Amino acid sequence: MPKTKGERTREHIVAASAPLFNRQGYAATSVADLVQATGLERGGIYRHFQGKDELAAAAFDHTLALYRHRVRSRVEAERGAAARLSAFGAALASIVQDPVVAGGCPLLNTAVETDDAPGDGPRALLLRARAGMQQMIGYAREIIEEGMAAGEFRPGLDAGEEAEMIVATFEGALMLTKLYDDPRFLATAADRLRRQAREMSGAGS
Amino acid sequence: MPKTKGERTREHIVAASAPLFNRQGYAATSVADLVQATGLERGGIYRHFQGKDELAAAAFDHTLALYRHRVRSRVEAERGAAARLSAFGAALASIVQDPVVAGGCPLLNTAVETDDAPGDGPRALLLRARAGMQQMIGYAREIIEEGMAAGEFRPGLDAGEEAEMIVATFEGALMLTKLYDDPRFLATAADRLRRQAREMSGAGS
Amino acid sequence: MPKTKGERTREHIVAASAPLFNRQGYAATSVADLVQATGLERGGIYRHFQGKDELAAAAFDHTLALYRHRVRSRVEAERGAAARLSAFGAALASIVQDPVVAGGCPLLNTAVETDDAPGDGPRALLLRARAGMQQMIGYAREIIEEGMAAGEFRPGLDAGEEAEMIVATFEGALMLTKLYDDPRFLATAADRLRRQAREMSGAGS
Amino acid sequence: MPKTKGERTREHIVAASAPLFNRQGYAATSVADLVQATGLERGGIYRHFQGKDELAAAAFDHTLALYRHRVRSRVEAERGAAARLSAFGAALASIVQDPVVAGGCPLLNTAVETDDAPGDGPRALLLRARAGMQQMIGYAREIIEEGMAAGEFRPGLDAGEEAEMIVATFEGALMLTKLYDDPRFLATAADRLRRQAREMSGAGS
DNA sequence: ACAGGCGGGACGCCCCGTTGCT
DNA sequence: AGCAACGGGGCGTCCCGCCTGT
Repeated sequence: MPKTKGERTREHIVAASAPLFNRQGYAATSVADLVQATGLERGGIYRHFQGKDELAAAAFDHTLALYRHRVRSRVEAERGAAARLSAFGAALASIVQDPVVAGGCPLLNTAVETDDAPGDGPRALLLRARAGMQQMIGYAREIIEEGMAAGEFRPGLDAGEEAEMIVATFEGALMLTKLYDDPRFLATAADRLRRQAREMSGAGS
Repeated sequence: MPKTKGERTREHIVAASAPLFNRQGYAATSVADLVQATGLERGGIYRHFQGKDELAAAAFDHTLALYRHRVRSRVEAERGAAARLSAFGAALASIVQDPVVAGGCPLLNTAVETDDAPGDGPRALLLRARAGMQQMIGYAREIIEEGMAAGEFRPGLDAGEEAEMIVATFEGALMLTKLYDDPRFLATAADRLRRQAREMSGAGS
Repeated sequence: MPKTKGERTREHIVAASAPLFNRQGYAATSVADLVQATGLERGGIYRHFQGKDELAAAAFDHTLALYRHRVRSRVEAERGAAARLSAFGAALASIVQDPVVAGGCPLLNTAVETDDAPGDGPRALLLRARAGMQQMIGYAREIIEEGMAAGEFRPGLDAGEEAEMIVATFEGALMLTKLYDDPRFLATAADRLRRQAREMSGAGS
Repeated sequence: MPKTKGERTREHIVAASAPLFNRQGYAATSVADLVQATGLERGGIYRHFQGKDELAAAAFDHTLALYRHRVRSRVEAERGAAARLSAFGAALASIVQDPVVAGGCPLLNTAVETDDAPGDGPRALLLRARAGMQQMIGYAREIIEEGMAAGEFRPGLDAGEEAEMIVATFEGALMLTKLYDDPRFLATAADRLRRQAREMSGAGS
């Protein structure tokens, strides 16, 4: 059963909107911008989405899905917890030089924009960002836990806390990288995670 | 020499505006919000500032100065590099529970909002954020370098890189703390910095 | 050879649409109006006409043909140029009180709507209105010329100019009649034409 | 007391809108057209007018006032009823070649568009057109009545009816002129009115 | 011939940042 | 310094004409 025309149009709108929302933020992206980016007119857009809120949520989901796929595919190409954890960091670092969607990490962008914003639209995005971040941290934790279960990582690590701090460091490094337009910060974070993964393995032997 | 009435009004406007800009962001704060927060009328505000851009810049400077003072005063109350570095982290962690200005770290907020925004106002804020971040990282680097010079920290540390990653982790942890409205992340980051400072001292001996 | 079902449906659509277009104008008549008036659905209409333009043209032709038949049949019932010219005026005057198609004279309506309108649809209607008006004026001119040829009207009349001014007066009177919703103006025009026809006959003798 | 900025802007909007409404009609003129014609944005226009209806009414009044001034000034330059009546016709004929506002006679255009249109906006325009037409016919009647009172025109004329038919003929001639883009019809109408005025004077002697 | 989906685009409300007047 | 007026422009609703699947 092929996709209907409407479904394809809807996906086109989402794909074209995602970079705008991710770069400029929810509030700063006007539906006039979306009109230009999609090639459709207002009526064409509003047929597929109830309003900017709904479209922003779909665009966020789209960006996050691509982002997640980037990370998962790189991690799953590796064997061994240390290699996988390194790949996790390398994948996060890659999204500035080789972005899945322009504008960097949607979790960072959305969290900072919506944490103090009023209204239903921002609130819905905040909840999505929470869930997405949960997955991201949880994925890192799983890698560490599997490494511990396999005896590759030394026992006694607080996998959850390690995962949280790894993600925090990468998000902060991404912020610095974008602030200075200098990829050095993300590269350093990735290097350090590689070293840390080695330490988590080797220190026990 | 006493301040003129005009100067005091200007400072009042800045102080009242700063939390709004820091919480809601530059674009999302309307001059109607500022009217309400200051108690003045539009004309009163525009007498002191050419426009929203100029006021936003002044508010950013104000917030950053308070923030810097918070960090410096806590660090300078301590003796010894490890204690000072721990105090640096504790100071950063304190700004959520005991904020200098509502809304968290102005560097994070401003960097994320303005990194992809067009226009002169956002651009001016971005430059200010870069300079402010430079100072923040530089301050951490100085603490580490002084610790190395004093023989308290082991030699061979890359003080600049350490400083960058410390700041990155705290900014990321601040983001998580705001995303989940849970201070745990910042507390963890502060704990780990304390441990790291100890390792930088003792590990060599 | 009987008409096919499709032909009869097409004629039904035209007949039902004609009053709408003639009353409301080309642009102001929506397809939804036509759906309601015909009892058919959108798809049913579009099977018989490529688009609104084509249907509007057919409706114009339909209205004009009925209009022309009204005039011709009344004129041809009379003998003598004066009587025929009077009948011509009376026929024009009759279309408000006893309309062939609701909305008055399609030539007036269409000419005024389309004379400054852009686009292919309006343009096509304008050309049709020109041709229809040509016939109308030409018909009046023929009556006068035949009266002159028969010696009933005095020689030397500029039949073309007379015809043009007669038609102009009736169209203007029709406009006034519709503006004020008062048939007086058309009645006056018809009276005067009757008198004028008498003068054209008798004044020369 | 000088005009305020707002008053001047309002007049600018009206002056720029009037030709659009007069040429294209009320319904066919979009506020996007008005945005382009005025150089203002939607918000700027809607500050000065409650809606398109109100602006259309103001534009109609503007066009009609210019039109009336054209006729009055030409008539009042003449002495004697015959000369004035001729000038009245010449003024009406002039508005195609030397238009006061593009699009021809607002009374004709408005009457034809609004006579069968639903809604409050068209209705308000219709009422304005009625009042304007009343004035136009009344003005012609006054010229004739003054000619009779002065003994210049033969007594016994039905001034009201003469005025109505004169105006009807000119409106019809204007329609033909625009339909064929040929000024001949209006020129003929003006010629004939000149001759008629002479007959009304001389016939009695 | 139907039914409804599709994309176009006009409209007007509302609030924004700014600029005169007092 | 107060206050209203100004022009900019975002947003969402509505309905339009058309097309597609059956």
